Amino acid sequence: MSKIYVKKEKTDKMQDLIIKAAIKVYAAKGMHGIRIADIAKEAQVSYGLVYHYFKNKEDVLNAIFSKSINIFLRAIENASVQDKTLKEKLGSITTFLFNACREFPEFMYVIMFEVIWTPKFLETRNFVTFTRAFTIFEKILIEYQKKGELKGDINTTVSTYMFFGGLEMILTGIVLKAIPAEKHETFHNLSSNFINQYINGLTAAR
Amino acid sequence: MSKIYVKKEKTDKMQDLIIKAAIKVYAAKGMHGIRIADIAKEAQVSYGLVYHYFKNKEDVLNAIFSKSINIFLRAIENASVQDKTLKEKLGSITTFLFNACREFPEFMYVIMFEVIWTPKFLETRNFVTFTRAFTIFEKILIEYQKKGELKGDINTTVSTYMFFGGLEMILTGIVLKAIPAEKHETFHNLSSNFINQYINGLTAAR
DNA sequence: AATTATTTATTGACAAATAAATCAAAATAA
DNA sequence: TTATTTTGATTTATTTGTCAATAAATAATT
Repeated sequence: MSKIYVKKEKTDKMQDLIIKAAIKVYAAKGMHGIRIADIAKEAQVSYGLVYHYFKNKEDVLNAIFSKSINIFLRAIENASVQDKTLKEKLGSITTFLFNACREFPEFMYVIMFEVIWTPKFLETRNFVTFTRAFTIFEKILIEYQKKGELKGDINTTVSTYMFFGGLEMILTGIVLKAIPAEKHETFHNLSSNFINQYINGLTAAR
Repeated sequence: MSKIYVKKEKTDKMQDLIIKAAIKVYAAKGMHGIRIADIAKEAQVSYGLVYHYFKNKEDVLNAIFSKSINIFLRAIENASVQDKTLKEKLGSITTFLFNACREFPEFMYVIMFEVIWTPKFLETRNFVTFTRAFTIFEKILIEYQKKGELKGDINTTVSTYMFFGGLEMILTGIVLKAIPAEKHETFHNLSSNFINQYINGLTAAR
């Protein structure tokens, strides 16, 4: 292991530490209220150190965005490869996001509330990365539509937006405790309720 | 017309002027970037005048929120009274929001991106007002579920969140031009695609 | 109806507050 | 010994909120 490699590893580690803290602050105060001082405090690190690892505040925000998107993308890409049936594919995406929501609520909060549709975010190249998730998802639908498993008159774009929009709103409701879901069982139920309603609106009656 | 009434009318007019400008700025810069100086400029009014009509910045933001929510609520409450069938009710809510999106994009932008789920917003009593929309909607579903028009195993809470989440995401896509919808016809199609998929996922097969 | 007084609206410069970014010095690691 | 990391006080920048001065509108007085 070269010195340069070790150094990079250390740098990555610190950046990750700071980003994680930043995400917590972000979740608590939102895009508008986030302050470098808070991030430093949350990370138990001095104010100046944040500027050692990031050029400026903008740079920290971008890092938050990138990290969030990548996790999100990977889940969808995996699902599109591994599973066989449509229900399996959509089910595994749903399950992944439901679980993430339970295990890393602050993290999901940032993705859902802030990353997806903030104007700041949309300005950047990141938007392209994000819409990739939509495109991957829509491709799955189109594929199964060709196979005749979806009604022919389904507008796959509308369906794609309905999937992510609906899912986002439910997860949001859970994170905010507007939808009660403490128990593991409840979680599982909500997840399957969602996927059932979504699918049965898509698949042709037999 | 009493003097006091005229004065109030003038005050209301100015407040509305400023709020409208604030909404434009909000749509352009988001919650984080909004500045009193920008609002004053957009309203073509001096900096200090904003403070004559509003106590502080907070007060301006709250006014934006209230105005947005009320329009939103009225649409849903109206639909729940006027229309007969489930499809009619859901259809008129959908149509209203689609039209609003076309006619007052900045306004809808604020509702969709900022008002609904920003932490600032959630702290306030406004959240109660907003979830009222969800409750009214869910009552419609429950009513028709009792009549036997919905499958018995439908979770109406999940369905409610799916409705608003899906709709929000599609409208967002349109506003951001990720979904192309210049023509009136396209708009109408998207709207009916949405409602069809949503309903057919809800109603029992006959 | 004209004049004066009083209230209200409007302005923009300025002070106060807040937060970002810098930087020289200290601590630590190589 | 040298390079890198870490610190936090200081500086710089930005933005809120205040305020005294002016303009306009309304009311009172002659």
